[in-house]
Amino acid sequence: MDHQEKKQKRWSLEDVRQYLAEHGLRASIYRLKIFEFLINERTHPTAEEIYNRLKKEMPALSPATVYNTLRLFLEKKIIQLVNVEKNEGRYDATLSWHGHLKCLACGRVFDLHIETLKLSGLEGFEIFEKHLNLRGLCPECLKAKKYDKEGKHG
Amino acid sequence: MDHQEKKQKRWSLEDVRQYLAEHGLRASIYRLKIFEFLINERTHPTAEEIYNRLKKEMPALSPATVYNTLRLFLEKKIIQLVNVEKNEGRYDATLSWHGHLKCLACGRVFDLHIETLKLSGLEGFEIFEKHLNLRGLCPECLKAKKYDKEGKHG
DNA sequence: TTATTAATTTATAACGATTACAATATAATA
DNA sequence: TATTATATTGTAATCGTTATAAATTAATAA
Repeated sequence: MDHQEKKQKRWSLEDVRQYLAEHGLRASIYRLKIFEFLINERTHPTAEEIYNRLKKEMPALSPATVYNTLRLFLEKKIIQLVNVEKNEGRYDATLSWHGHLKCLACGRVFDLHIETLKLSGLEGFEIFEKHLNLRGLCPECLKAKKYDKEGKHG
Repeated sequence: MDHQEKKQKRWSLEDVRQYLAEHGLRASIYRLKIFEFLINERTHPTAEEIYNRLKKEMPALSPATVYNTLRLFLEKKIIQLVNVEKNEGRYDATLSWHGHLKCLACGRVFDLHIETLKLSGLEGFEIFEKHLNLRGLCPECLKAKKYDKEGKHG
């Protein structure tokens, strides 16, 4: 089984409620739903994608709330920013060490298992975050020849 | 000697002119100077930093030219985008495989030597670009205690 | 050299993602 | 229930960047 397809336990809203509480956050319905979407769907959505998805079931939701909530989650360090495309913030609630690969044809962002990473020359530095971002084509799009490599640079 | 201090050959303007020509680019003075700045100074500057630096010797330079030229260099794949901070494009004319570390106190971006990187689960994917971005503190700022770790998230 | 054409640069407007702000609504506490 | 704090909203503002059209400069042809 490919790691991308690996099943992870699905979080219930109650799980999310507890997790937010543990991090000192009150669990409003928007916070619950936004975090639940991130942790269960794992599609690394943009703020806009989260907004479009959640307003279907909660029409009163405002884009500002999505942005505010994501910023709050980042500050509390319960989600991470995925910076694999310029001017396109994506968000990931899985904090374990892994990389990201964006398919330049379909736009999807895949999780990536990192076997080993060895750096040198970092004596005296302190590291808070490590991000490994790849860009290329997923097998589907590669087969469908959906992309012209000589096209625009992201 | 630390890798950050390693000396690289300095490019003359004539070197740059030839390099641009090899990549099908006419060598205007702005293109020469922008590329020369990137390749010789290796500070991974933003467009604004390039503009501020070069307008000192070339007062007619416009920000639009800097943006246009950087975009052109990216399209021709003679520079790479360094995406270590959201909403802050930085540029690097060194294309050999290396990582970047941004010091969150002084804002400088350091080059990083990568000994090994082993990934798995990429069967069927095609990879165009790999980016390794770290965030933390450089030795100088660490010693000077210039940063409050509980501060804002980038 | 001059005329013509193409490429580059400029100033400015427009853009898209995000943040700031002030007003309103909701929730917690007294 | 009254009071206070927190969360959410709609909208304006901001920031980095891109688009556009005019002006400048360079290359080529006459």
